[in-house]
Amino acid sequence: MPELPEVETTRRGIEPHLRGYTVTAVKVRERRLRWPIPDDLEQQLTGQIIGSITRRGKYLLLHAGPGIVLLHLGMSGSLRVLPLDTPWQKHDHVTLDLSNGLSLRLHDPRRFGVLLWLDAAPADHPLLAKLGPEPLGNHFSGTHLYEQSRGRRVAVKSFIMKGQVVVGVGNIYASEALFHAGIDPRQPAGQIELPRYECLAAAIRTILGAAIAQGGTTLRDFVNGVGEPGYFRQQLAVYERGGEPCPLCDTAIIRLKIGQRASYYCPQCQH
DNA sequence: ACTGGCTCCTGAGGGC
DNA sequence: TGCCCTCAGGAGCCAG
Repeated sequence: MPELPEVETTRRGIEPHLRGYTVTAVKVRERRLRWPIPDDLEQQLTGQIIGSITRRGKYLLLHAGPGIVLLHLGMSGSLRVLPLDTPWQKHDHVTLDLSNGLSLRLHDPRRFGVLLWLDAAPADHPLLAKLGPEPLGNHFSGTHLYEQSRGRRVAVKSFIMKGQVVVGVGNIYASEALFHAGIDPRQPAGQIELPRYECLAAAIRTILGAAIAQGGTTLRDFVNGVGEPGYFRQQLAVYERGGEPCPLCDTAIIRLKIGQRASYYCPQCQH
């Protein structure tokens, strides 16, 4: 479900309610996520003070005393700050009770999410070590995309969705960014030249930034840390608009599968 | 080293 | 109403 804007929206929503407070209890109802929640989570985390909450790609890192809670929301996960002792809902899996009378709850129907306890440097963790640059940071550029793509035949849409290339670009924003850059999502990544990658990098930054400013995109069930949806959906130009007119030229938007994922583009505007 | 395909899981929606 | 199919904001893992 969530891509970078939704994860960042969640981070911003929950941090003020967590930072500086102590974890008074850890309650786990379901350990079977993508990988099992570690057996010692309760012991490690209880009594720790939450420090900052940071984000790396689509991962959230809750800094808690000597360790870090590593979270990923998968396709259907969400985090909510709730009053203490709010009844469990279906697919609520974990609750962290806090010293301020609130609790943080993880909800994830499909259970593709991740919750791990890290006690070493997070940059060394296998899930984080090979990630590419942050799209809104200083190390991401058209040059980076150009250099990474030389010799590669994979479709450019699949290419920009790879976390080793650039983090945080998921299925919605990949289609949107390619539309704004005027690039056909099926183009082999290695055949695109530098000026077009400069344009694409700029489009990725613009789209992700605008989506964050709108609190992310809610298609079905995304809510931020305090239960509100995101409002970027109405600004999506092509995603889930197969058959509708292109906002630039009125040509019907095409839907097709690229790398098993639904993709949308305008055959007139994107080449 | 790259590539495409499969996989985990639940729920919603459409066709018959 | 029920059954079967497809599809869904991710991404690790595996052969070839």
